[in-house]
Amino acid sequence: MEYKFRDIEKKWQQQWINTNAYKVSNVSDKPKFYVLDMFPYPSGAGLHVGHPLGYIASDIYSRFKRLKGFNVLHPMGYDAFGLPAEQYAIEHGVHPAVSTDQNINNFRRQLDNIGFCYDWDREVRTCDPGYYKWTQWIFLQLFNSFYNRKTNKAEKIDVLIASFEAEGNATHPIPNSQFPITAFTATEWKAFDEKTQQDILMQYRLAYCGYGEVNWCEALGTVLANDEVVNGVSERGGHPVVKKKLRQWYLRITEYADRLLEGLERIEFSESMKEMQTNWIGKSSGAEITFEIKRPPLTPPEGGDWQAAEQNRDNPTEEENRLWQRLRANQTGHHIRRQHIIDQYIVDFISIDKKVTIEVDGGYHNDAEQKQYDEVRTAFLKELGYEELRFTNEEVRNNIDAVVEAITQKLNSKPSVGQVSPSGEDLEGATLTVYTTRPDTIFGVDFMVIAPELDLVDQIKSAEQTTAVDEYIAYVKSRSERERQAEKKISGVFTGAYAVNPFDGREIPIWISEYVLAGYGTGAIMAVPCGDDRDFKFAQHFNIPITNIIGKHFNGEEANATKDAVLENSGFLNGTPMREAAEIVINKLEELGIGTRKVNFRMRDAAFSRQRYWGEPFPIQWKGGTAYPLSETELPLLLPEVDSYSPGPEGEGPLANIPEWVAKELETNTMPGYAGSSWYFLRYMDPKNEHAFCDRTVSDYWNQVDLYIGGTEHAVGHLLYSRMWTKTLYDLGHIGHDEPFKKLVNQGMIQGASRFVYRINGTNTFVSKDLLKSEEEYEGKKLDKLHVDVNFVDGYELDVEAFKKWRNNEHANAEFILENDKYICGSEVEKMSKSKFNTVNPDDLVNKYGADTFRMYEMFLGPVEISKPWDTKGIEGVHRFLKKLWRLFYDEVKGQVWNNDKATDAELKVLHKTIKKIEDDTERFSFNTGVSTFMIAVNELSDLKCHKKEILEPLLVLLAPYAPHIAEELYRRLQVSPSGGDLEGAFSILDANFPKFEAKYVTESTKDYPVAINGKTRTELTLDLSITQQEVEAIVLANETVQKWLEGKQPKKIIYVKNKMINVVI
RNA sequence: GCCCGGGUGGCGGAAUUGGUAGACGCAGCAGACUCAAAAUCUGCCGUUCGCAAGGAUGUGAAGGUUCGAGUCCUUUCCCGGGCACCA
Repeated sequence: MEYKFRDIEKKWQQQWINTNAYKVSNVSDKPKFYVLDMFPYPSGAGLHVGHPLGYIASDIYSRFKRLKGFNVLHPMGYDAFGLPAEQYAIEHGVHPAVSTDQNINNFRRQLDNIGFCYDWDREVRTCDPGYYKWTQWIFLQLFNSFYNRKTNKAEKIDVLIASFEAEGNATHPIPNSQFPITAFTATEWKAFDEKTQQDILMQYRLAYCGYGEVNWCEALGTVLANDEVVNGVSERGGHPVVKKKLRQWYLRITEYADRLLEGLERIEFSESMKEMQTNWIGKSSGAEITFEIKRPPLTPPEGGDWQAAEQNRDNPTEEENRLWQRLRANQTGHHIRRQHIIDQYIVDFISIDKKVTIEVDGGYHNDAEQKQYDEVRTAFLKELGYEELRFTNEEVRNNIDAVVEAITQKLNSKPSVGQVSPSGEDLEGATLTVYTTRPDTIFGVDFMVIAPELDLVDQIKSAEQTTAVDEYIAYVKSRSERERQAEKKISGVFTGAYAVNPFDGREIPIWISEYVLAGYGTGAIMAVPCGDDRDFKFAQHFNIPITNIIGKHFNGEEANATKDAVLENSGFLNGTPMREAAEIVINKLEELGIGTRKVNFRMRDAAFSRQRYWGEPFPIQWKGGTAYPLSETELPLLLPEVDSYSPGPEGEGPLANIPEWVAKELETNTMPGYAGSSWYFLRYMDPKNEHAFCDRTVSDYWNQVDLYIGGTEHAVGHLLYSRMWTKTLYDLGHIGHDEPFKKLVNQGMIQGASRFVYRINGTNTFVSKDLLKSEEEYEGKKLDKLHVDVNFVDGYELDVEAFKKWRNNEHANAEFILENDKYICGSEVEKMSKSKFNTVNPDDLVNKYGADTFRMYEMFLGPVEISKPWDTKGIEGVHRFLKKLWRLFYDEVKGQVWNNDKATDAELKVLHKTIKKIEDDTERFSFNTGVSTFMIAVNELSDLKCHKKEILEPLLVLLAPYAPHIAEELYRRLQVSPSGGDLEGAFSILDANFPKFEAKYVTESTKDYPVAINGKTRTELTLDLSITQQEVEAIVLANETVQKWLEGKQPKKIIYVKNKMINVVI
């Protein structure tokens, strides 16, 4: 009777469905255990052998816990919204819902092959309205909440409004210090119009709207991710990419920064994972310091009475003021500032982002001299790319609405040219604010570096440096943030302006360089070259003199970031240890009102919208530029059908092309991929609930995910967002725990083992690998190295006939130069991907060897958390093991060989050794050594010719989590045979009890000790475990081998470590 | 560039707490069974010197700590993941 895995696996999979074997109840006396796999995106390429790695690990663990008496929740579902489906729709015209559905079906079919114990009644799909209704609902919770810094948790926005009505915002200052309105009283709050009130509330909401830059590719008509932009052009097609500012939703995750850090102490993530999250959050403390800027002198234009013109402009008119009140604070949806210097001119108003200037002409513009001046000026500005709008005082006085409307329309119609930092009104008497973690080094500041995209640059650049600065900015605009950070080449330009050190009045040159990013801190740093490596290299490169404030700690060769120095060249700080100086400086700064103590986070608020179709619509309606939430009863807001997946007229999402949608003033952005995946683990608990995202009693029962398995690629994305959502839901009282995942196990990637063939360039002749001296040429002729499908390479040997037929007989006429009648391929380890022809489909392997073999082999490959290349060859060994196991029960010739004989001590020792090791290994996720242990056990039992039920039955229970089908078959056979009976009626192994380890069967009284001389093992001695040091010494010294090495000398020392080893030191 | 991993035979890996490096499996070699093949079974299998006994050497590289280092420390090289619109 042979091992017919196909029949066995099919039979039990069906039987398990029939008996609802994997159904999980929310009510149980057993302790609960929640095992979760990271939410898969159902890609069109289907599963390759890398995908199920984590699923098999979690499946084994779930089954193990069930055997241990737990009520185990182990669900699966699909993160079904996402870009690939939309991209596929654009390319093939198939609706994303349709292709996603197909992909899911295929995904499911492939998963079912492998025999997982998922409770499929709990499946969820993020694109299902029954699911995204609750994603929208949670979004509304975020929108209708603010972070109360006093109670340190999220609270209803109503609480904030009540507080405003009672006492203004004294208790809850606006989080955004750049917002035009800073403080208001209760009376003022009540006097604000609705729009102003809503604008203010938006500054507090946990989900809020703002403006952010995106990579805009006009040719592709889409926004691109950073990694889709290479060298300033799109990866697909190489089209130019520009920065575009669009309205975006954000989540105020920064408010949770401290709690996200604190929570790490209460969860079992690997240290490296915690470190990554900690670094991402990037908490630092230091000071924000404001430096005055010494302005570059204005130089007069050619001809004209520029002085008079300047003077006129220095005193804003009544009309200018009135217009300003309508333009300030983004009321037009655009950031506008007034009295802005461009080169040697000052314009009344400007949108730097759109390169539009606005002039309000008073009477004095009628005199001839002024006219000439204006013409020169207009021409000059035009040259720089500015478009000028002019209005008369009368227009502003009599019909200001029309003026504002005209300005808004003009601004809407123009493309965005770059980032504008929302840095308040105008910057007259300009200052530069930097954030530093080392205020103690204030006297060592030799230059400043500011992000090139800051508006301030335009304002402070000198006439001489204008060209260089503008050229550099143009260069930086073409660079992605990633490229800027990764650039090794030092680059930058002096702005021509100087900041003034407040303590010694030293003038510090201000530079711009791409390595400073606008989004981090204030977008400006004070550079201390003697103490910071990058600053040092920058100073060296541009020959900026370096001030040494740390004496002998700085050798002039490289920077030294020490905090142990005593300060020199540091004015009033001379002689002060650095560690004390920071405090002194901060106090002094605060005293002078030019700086504040500041805790800074590297983490930014999370961008929460996409200009895409295939995502959750926001339950938001815009009325007169103000966002209003839909009511809960209007959920779900269904994703409508669209004719085209191209973006809206201003780069908005495709929803902007639907007239009815736009007419209802509904939000045209959709939510990003991580919306649905930030809370799915809660929905699995109560997947069909129509009245709540998850019933509170149910979430209280299942509580945290006890074990979460997934890749490190989610370290700082999904794993932070879902932690934040959980905390918000907890704060608002919807769930009872504030950390979603108790324990995280990371799974490594399975890489592809690519195979290559070598074709002589320009011919159809392929040369076998080992005949080549190099991969580039063969007998003086150049070679083409081509990927070949690994599925027709056996190890390294190419199946030549299969290769000829590959891809429609593409190589039908190929000729081969063979070695020993074989074609040997080259190899490389690469990412597993269709384009590299190195994917291996689990379906094929399951078909050939069975699910149990496949499961065990995936585990056998190596530790689950380590990346390793796939090698199909090795699967044979695992398959042989299962066949060998089968032969302990049934023989091909003799039939049943298992019996009810009493087990011997040796057999019991094998069993209990195995129980202990499997229990330990499974518990610590060392599944590869677990598989080895089974192999050793079966080898040993085969050697002992042990066919005893007493030994084999518990062994099957141990094996059941790893190879459930064969274990179930044999386990039930042990129950009904030899008397015969109904296998299906027998008791299932799924609910067996995990065998109990008993130490008495494995205790040893002796140990084979390695005996080392000076640390090198020379011989072995079998000694009683109870032996003493003295006895050991006597026996060791009497040993022949030891005596030989001693050469008559006395040993200095004999080290004896019980149960470990003996070392004789000579 | 920054942050986090990883590097052990021909290959995947083992060595759980600083204590016999290479368990288990693949590939390879030799043999048994067989008309033959498959399947199965037995033996060998890091490198090197040696007939052997036995020795030397060996965990990416270079140093160090220790009676003893794959494991701890310092420096360094290579590979993989992440860096905020892939999921």
